[in-house]
Amino acid sequence: MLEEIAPGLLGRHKPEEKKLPPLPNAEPGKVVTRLPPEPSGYMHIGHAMSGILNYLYAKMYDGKLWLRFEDTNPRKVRLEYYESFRKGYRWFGIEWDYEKSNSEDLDLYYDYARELIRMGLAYVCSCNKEEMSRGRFMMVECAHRQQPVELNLSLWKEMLSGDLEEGSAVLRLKGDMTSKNTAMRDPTLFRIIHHPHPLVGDKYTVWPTYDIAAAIEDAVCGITHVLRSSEFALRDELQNYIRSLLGLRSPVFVEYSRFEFKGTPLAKREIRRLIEQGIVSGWDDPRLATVEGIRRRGLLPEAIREFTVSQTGLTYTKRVYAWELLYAVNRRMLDPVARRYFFVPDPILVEVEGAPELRAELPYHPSEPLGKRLVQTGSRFYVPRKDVQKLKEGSMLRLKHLFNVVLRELADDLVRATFVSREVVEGVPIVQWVTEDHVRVEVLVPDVIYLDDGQLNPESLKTVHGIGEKACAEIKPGERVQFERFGFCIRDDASALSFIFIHT
RNA sequence: GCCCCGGUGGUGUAGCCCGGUCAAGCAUGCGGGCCUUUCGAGCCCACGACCCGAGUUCGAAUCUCGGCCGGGGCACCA
Repeated sequence: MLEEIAPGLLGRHKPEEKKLPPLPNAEPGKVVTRLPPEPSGYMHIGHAMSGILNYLYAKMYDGKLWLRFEDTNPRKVRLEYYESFRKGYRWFGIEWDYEKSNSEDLDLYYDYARELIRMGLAYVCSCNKEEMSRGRFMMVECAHRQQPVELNLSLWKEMLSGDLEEGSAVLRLKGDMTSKNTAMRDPTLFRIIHHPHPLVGDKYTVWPTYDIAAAIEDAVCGITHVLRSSEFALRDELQNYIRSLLGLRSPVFVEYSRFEFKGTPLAKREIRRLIEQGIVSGWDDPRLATVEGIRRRGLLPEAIREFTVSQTGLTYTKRVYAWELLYAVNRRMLDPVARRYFFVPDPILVEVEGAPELRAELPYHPSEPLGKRLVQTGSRFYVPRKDVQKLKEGSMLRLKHLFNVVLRELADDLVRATFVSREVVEGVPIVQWVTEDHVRVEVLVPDVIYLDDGQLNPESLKTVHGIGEKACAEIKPGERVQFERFGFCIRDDASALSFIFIHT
């Protein structure tokens, strides 16, 4: 997979695993980690980086990796997202050993629930939401907590029957209503949801909450190390407690802070809003940090991997990454494999008097053996207007790989020049050029969506129109190239010659 | 409001657990130079940080306390 996308890169950038700090209590061959996506939205770079960490640690310790869909809220989960995550993980070169969905295990959860009720550790509560949250806030138990086991068992049965309305009853854990950790204050374990699930349909109406499902699954899957972001920190105590009641083993938790990329939203709701408002085109908009977005944007999965390992610590501080840090890694990987092409933005015609007609051989790369193309030249060339505007009449200019000319006449639409010499003359500015045999090219230039002050960036997506040498037409969709003196770009669309600017 | 957790150059990190070897390493960025038939790459040089205060100590980025700032949590979401 990776070899296909970025041939030759793997060998050169192997040491990534070595740079990860050691995992606590990790025994080689016995480590089991997991990818726990909720299939309720498109995968983004945060899922990816977390997945990379889990994958690399499993690999580093010669362990195993689970892909486990946390799909216990049928109202949020949608079928298309399962595959979106599988595809996304694969794109990053993450291979997992086992796969399951929590929704497969409802009967198992029910068994454990009955067990908890029997032991007098859980009760059916029919308080409404406000009462429950008030009770939690005030640290007071409600009357249902004192119900006898027999009653709880029959109420639980009633819940499972499917006859109860949503919100009328939940199963709660007897935790500690006076705990400082609010998650411990008799949390809800199961609730009633009358909504079809994309995988199991209408079979179940009683669904576990995150904590009970994760507590059981992490144990059942034999997870030894949970690497996750810190918003779950308060759940550790709860999940461990549940497992201790059930006689299950708990994993080691390694938590790190959440992060974001500067000026780029990651939250599902926010992205959805931007799409609805027409500010971005969709989930694959190149300005977004969704997997589809960064793929279109031309960022290499290998670069994200290396970035994750090298620029990411297991820190607790909130991080705001500058995109430049990622670009630097990406550029380093792209530079040796990206062919160079001539693209002239905002072109101006140059007529060169006395120009020799040449069949020029232009190398696709200044130092790597990436081949060359032949270009037949005459006396008419197009060069970037901006480069010519910097010059005065009488100054010299070199058409890269061809010859030097001297500018005679600078008009708005035409530059008249005269051929001077073939050999390189030091100090003469060099520009890229295209002949009359060229193709129209447009380049989308993405930038951050939000400015530093939080306002929308009015120039978050610019379009640069220009012309490219004929060979540009052969660039395959998804291929990354460098337009010389312009920047690295990726061919976006199969039908038009449309590119997306990656970085300089 | 309450409860957790953090604060190292512009940015991301290493170091902090086990105080000295840290007048703080790396990457990126910015500035300058070299090289290069790209404003890319490469090479070299330079710039730039331990949130504040008190305490412990011969000695604190590292330990303690207080403050300030930031993040997270307080769901029948995950």
